Amino acid sequence: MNLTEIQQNTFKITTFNVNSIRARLHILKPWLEANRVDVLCIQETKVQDHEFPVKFFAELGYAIVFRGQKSYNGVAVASLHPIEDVSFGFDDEEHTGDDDVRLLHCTVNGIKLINTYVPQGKSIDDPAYRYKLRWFQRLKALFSEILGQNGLVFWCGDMNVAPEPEDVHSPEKLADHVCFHIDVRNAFKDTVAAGFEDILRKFHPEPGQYTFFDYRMPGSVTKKKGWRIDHVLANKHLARLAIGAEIDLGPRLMEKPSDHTALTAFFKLH
DNA sequence: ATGGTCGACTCTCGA
Repeated sequence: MNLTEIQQNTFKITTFNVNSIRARLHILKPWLEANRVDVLCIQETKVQDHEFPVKFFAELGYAIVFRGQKSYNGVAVASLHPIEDVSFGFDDEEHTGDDDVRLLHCTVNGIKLINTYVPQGKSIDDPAYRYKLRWFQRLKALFSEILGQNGLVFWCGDMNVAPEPEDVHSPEKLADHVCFHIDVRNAFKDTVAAGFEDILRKFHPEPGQYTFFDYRMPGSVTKKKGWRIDHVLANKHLARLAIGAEIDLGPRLMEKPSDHTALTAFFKLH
């Protein structure tokens, strides 16, 4: 199937960690005009709600929901279709305000969408890493409720986990990194096993499918020193309708780039 | 070799 065929009559959902939404409008504008994806899931908006660029999305024809805070974290979903049943964070006993700016749950066109910015974890001996591992268990509990139903479920975002050795540029060197350590890989995979399929891997089994290139590594993109830490996943009912997935390096190559790329899943809904 | 560069916001943190 060629790209033109894929782009016609398909439902497109993209995940993109912007690393400050206000600093990326020069990227989002041409990208949304060119791609017109149905849903854009955004992480690291780094903006308080009263300062969120609502008008920017309205002018592009997108509905928008969001929750953020100053400097850190923040999630948003933009959509060409109405966004329904919006909620933030976990509804569990461990609930904190931090969850609310990391997890956005909503429904678009009958598809349940979960957009997550998973805690990074700092270092494997830091309490933040334990918190990260716990976060995946809490997600699993959330999914056990949702996935018991018969509908379409999509989970995407910056998971801060490269699940397999082929998902990082230097697996031996990165064994103790919080985004590749064996415990976090297992925690992520355990949550995925609750009932999700990795849509990028379904169509791209080859190595080197990186979604993130560190600013601090000079020439990381051209040297292919990346990580696959952003993911698009679907439950079995929705995965059956998937027809492709693509990483767009464009946003990583533009002036004042984000350190993440835009990752899109394509579906033929009917 | 244990760096490097961003963004927000304060002189530092988080990634």
